[in-house]
Amino acid sequence: MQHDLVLYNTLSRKKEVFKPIHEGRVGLYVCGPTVYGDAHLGHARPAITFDLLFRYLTQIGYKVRYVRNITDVGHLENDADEGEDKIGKKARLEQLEPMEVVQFYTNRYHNAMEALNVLPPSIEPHASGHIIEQIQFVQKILDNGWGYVSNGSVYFDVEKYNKVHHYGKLSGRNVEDLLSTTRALDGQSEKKSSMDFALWKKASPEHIMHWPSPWSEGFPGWHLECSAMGTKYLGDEFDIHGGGMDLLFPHHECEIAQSVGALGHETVHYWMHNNMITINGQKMGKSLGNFITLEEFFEGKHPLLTQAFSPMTIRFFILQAHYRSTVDFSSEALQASQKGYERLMDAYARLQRITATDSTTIDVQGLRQRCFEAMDDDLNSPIVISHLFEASKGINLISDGKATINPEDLKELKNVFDLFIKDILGLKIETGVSENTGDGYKGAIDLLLQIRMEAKANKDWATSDKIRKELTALGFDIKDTKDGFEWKLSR
RNA sequence: GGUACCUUGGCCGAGCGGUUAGGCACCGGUCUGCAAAACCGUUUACGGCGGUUCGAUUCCGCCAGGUACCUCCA
Repeated sequence: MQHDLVLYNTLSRKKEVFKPIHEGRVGLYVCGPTVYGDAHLGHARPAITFDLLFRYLTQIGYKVRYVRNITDVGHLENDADEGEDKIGKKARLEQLEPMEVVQFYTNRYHNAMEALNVLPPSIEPHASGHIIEQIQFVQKILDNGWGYVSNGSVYFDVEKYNKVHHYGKLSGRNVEDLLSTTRALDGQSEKKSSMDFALWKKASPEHIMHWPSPWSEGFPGWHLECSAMGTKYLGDEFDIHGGGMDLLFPHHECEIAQSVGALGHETVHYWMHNNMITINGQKMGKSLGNFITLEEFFEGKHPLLTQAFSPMTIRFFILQAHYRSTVDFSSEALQASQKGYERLMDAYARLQRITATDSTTIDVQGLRQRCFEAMDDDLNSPIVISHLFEASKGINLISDGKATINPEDLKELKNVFDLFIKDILGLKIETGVSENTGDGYKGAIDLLLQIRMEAKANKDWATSDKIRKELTALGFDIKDTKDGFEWKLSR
């Protein structure tokens, strides 16, 4: 099947037809978390967005190398390149080795991602494991004359760079505006200009994470790791770099400058940015203190949550909005997503039970193509989902005996549902009973419900209702159908 | 202040120069011992004011409101 995948490139501010550098292969780099705290709903957005991209590229035949880093060093409390390292601060406060902090939150991040059915990347490099590469990267920038050493630290000379290149091309800024709007620092700055950013920072005596370098005992600047690790694993030029919109400036802008400074050319062909999740219309973020961790969602323990929400509900909620739109969180919105998700899953389960007849009276042909067209249009997952809901209506009609489907179309419908729901959208099928649950268990439930059917036939409502009531209390959803029953474990 | 973006019906959320998004909620109906589910039907839309156009929610301008980035943040 031929695909004209179109992706929105932040660099051009337009949708562009995706053309990989190497036929059939894609290099994808995404900014991962700084592991000094639990992942919150905001972290789920890029993870799921780029998981969708990763899955889709794979499904349409590309061999993808997906690199998502772990930032475990160099990310300072406040920029202006002052302040304490985030990991180091956490370690000091909790009296732990920095690497204990890193390991602890990395493990928790992985657990949350697994729950959300986010596939692990091909490579997950740590900044702390690539100090040498980063030092080499700084050296190249210095050799090419785009950086300067000041007091043991190394800074990128933005003004000099901007005389030849456009610093701000990605985020649509220019240096003059930046200069006029950046607040003046207290005179003692080591930097020539407030716009300059750190490539290497000399460690202060109380700083616990530091490494030797040609310039000082210190640590790498935050922006450096992505440039160093991205090019190490994906090459001096690669296809796609993704991340949250809030990283556009300065982080990704600095990455471009660093790449050009070190390599003489840009590295990334397509820049993709997911939008933010908002809460009461305001960005959910650590600094605003209005974030809710993923664990709190899964367990329902947060004042703003009326109930727990399953990982798949969160995933579905995020996929119901386009990745470049903001999506506003509320308990009501999540409840709506949960019900919608259940509806889709119920249809999926019914699809497995449907029997074919000799003719088809619902619209099956074209579904696959419509879904692909939506995905090809800058990953329009909400449209894919709407098509799947349309198809679900047909499935329900068949299940009710109000429509029919022939064997060929049934096979096609099953294939399309599996492909898009499981493989591309990455939704786990939660029918309540996992596929490896023993047949004996299912048989026992079926037997109970058979007995209930017999009681009903005898108008023995007391027995019939007792069975339903007791099973419901155990967490089963019992539904009568026109010629029998269906059940699922709802929690 | 600079830059960019947004404003869709009760809620969430797509989309488009002229034809149904979809989900949730609500209401009515069918089905049902009851319930649930399912299905059918109905009702609320495109911030305001101008302009371009045969025709704009969709393009342009202005206004209002909001958000993001310009400090760490996915």
